[in-house]
Amino acid sequence: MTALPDLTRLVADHRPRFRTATEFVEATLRHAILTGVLAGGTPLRQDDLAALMGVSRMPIREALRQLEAKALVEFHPHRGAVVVSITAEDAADISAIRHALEPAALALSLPHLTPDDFALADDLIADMDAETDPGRMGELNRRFHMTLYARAGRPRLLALTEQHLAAADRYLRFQFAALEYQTRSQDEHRALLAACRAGDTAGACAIVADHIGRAEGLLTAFLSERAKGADAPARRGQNKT
Amino acid sequence: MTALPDLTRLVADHRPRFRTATEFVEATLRHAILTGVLAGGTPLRQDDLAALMGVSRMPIREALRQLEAKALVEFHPHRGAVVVSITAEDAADISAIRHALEPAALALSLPHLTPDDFALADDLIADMDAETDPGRMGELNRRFHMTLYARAGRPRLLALTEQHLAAADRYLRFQFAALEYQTRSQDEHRALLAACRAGDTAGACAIVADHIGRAEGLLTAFLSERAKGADAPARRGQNKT
DNA sequence: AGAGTGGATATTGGATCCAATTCCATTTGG
DNA sequence: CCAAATGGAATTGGATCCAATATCCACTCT
Repeated sequence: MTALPDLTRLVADHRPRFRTATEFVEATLRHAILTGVLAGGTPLRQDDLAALMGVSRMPIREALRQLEAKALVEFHPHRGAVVVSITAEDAADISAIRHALEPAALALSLPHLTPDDFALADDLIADMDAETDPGRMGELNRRFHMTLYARAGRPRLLALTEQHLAAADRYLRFQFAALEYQTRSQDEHRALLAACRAGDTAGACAIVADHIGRAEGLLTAFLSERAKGADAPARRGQNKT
Repeated sequence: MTALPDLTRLVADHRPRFRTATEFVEATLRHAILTGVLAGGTPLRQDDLAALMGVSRMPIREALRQLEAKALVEFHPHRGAVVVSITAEDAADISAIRHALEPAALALSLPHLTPDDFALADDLIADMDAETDPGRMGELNRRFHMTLYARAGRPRLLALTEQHLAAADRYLRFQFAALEYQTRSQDEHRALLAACRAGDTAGACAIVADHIGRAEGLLTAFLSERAKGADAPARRGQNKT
C-alpha cells in the first residue's frame, strides 16, 4: 500500500482553492510538510501522490520541483524525492536566517502597525493559550509573528520570513510537549507585543532575537538527542513489521 | 522565429555539468537571468526553449517551476511564463533582504576567514579594476562578497544570500554605466576588506550595510527613471514584422 | 559458506499526444 | 465608421507512453 499518512482531508480542503493542478498539489504538499503531517525522511512516491491527489504524475513532478527549490524536499536521481529532515546543523542554519530576517521585518513594520493589528495579535495570543494541538499551535504562532511583520511593505522579505518561520515551526511542534516552553514562549509573545504597542523598536527587535535564540536552543537540543536515540530512523520504506 | 537571445554558448557551457536535463535547464536559465542575458519581461516560450536546449518541453516546465519558486520567473495561467522584471519597489525589497542577510553572514564568517581568503578577495578587487564588461563585473562582485561570507558555515544562509546578491547584480549591471559608481564601489570594497583583515566585525558590517544602501539608492533612481521613459516596454511577442 | 554477478522489478526521467484556454483578427451589425 | 461578437491560431496544462537507471534477490563460483 502506501506508506503515506492520510491526506484526504488536506486534499479536500485545498482542492477548490486553486485553478491549476500544479498549484494545488504544491500548496497541499507544502502545508502537509510544514505542519508535520509529512515527517522528515518520508519518501514521496510520485505514483502514490498522483493517486492520492487525483491527478497524473506530471503536476506532482512540477510541484516537487518547486518544493525542491524551497528546500523542503530533496531529489535523488532515479531514487525519488524525500521530505528533507532537519539536522541540528540545519536548525542552527535556519535560526541564523530568522535571526537576520525577523528583526529587520519587525523594524520596518512596527511604525505602521495599526490598533487592529494589535487586537489581532492579542486574539492570537489568547488562542494559543487555549490551543493544545501542536500542529495548530505552530499555525497560530506563525500567524502571530507574521501579523507583527505584515506592515513592512516588503513582499519578498515577508515571504522569506514566513517560509523560514514555518520551517522552524515544523519541528517546534515537538517542543510543545516540553511544557515549560509554551509558558515561556507566551510570556515572550506578550512582552513582544507590549514593546510593539509602546513603539519601542529596539526593544521589540531584541525580544524577537532572544525569542528565536531560545527556540533554537531547545530545538537543537531536541534534535541532537533524537539523533542519538535513532541513528537511521527512516531510510527507505522499511515496513517489514 | 525566436525572440530569445543567443543562448547556445551558455547551453554548451552548462550541458556537461549536469546529469539530468531538468537540472541542466534550470541552471542554464538561472544563469542567463542572473547575468542579464535574459532581461526582465522576456516571455519564455516553452517550445522555443525546448528546441534551444535540445530537450522536450517537460524538463523546461520543471525548470520553470523551480525558477518560479525562486521568484525569477512568473507564471500566468495559460499565458506563459515571463522573466520577472524588477521594479523600484522590488529593488527596495531585495535590498532590505540583503541588508538583513549580508551583515549577519559576514559577522559569522569573519572570525574564520583565512589569509587565503583575503588574498582571493584582493585578486577579485584587482580583477574588477580591470574588468569593463558589466556582466562579468557582476560575477566578480558576487564572488568577492561571497568570499568574505563563505566561512559562515551556514549553507542555507549563504545560498539565500548569494541568490539575492545575484538578483541585485542582475540590475546593477546597468549601474556600471554610471561611471562614478564603480570607483566608489571599489573604494568600499577595499575598505570592507581592510576592516575584515583587521578583525573589525562591527565596522565591516557597517560598511556592508552602507554599501548595500548606496547600491539600492542608485538602482532605485535608475529604475524609476526608466519607468518614466518607457511605460510598457515589452508586453507580448510583437514581431509582426 | 560467503561473496560476487546476473537478471527481474520498481520507480523515476523524458517524450509525445490531447484538451483547455487565451489572444488576435476578422467579420458583421448598428 | 465603430463596436461587439465569433472563429481560428497559438500556447500552455495535463495525461499517457516509453526508456533509462537503481535496487533487490536469487544463483553460481570460489
